Amino acid sequence: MRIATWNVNSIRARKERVLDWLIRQQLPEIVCLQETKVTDDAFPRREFEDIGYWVTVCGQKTYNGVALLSRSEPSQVVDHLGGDPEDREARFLSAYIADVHILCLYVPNGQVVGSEKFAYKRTWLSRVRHFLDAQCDAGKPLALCGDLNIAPEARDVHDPEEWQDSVLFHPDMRQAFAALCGWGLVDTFRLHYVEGDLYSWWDYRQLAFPRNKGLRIDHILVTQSLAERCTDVAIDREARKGKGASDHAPVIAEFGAVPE
DNA sequence: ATGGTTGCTTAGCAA
Repeated sequence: MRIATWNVNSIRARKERVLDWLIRQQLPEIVCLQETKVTDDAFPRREFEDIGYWVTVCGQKTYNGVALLSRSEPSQVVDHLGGDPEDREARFLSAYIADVHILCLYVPNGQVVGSEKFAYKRTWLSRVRHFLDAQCDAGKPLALCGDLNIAPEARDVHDPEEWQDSVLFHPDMRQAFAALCGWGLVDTFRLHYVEGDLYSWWDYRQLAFPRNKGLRIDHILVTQSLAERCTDVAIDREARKGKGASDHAPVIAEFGAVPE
């Protein structure tokens, strides 16, 4: 079983690229998408259904938006995080696919440290932790995937000094990431790589990608029972190349069969 | 050097 996550930066602008990638990857079982930037009625669901996916969406006009593609039918779909009835931003999906509880997250960027958006990011992340505590079972297979907009460690940032005051690498956010891990999640990427210079996002500007000035902010975090089955993880830099790419690369993790 | 790029929507915001 493979689980992928990809901030596509508009599903309508990226549709052909995403379809090509899914086919080239031979249709991963579960795919979490972020920043779809489209209302549910305008999501190009047919194209993904045609290649064999169930399509679950939680979108809004212009901003945000998440989607879950799955090779089998999802159940118990939840499309809001809870904890704030006023909050209508489309950033969250929870569902069960086969035996796995999947969470697809688009964590707020936070814009500038100290801003209102930064406070929202902090609150939103604490609501995620509450959702885990109240609605999830750390003893069962669960994968929390998405653009978490946090680089957890210095080795996840091309220039930690330059980024130390940014919302993506701020100590409070790294602490919030640690709080998610403290609930019982493991960063699958770090099961397979210890080195730095491996990133999932590069700014569109200033030739950041060819210079590899990136950050690792897209993650697949799993509970212990899945971590034990995680045989491989990859960030597909190829998908970031060329004209018409998202500013994020997809991350894909592979899991072996359930042990007898 | 305070820039630059992309997408949505149409001049300004968000990332």
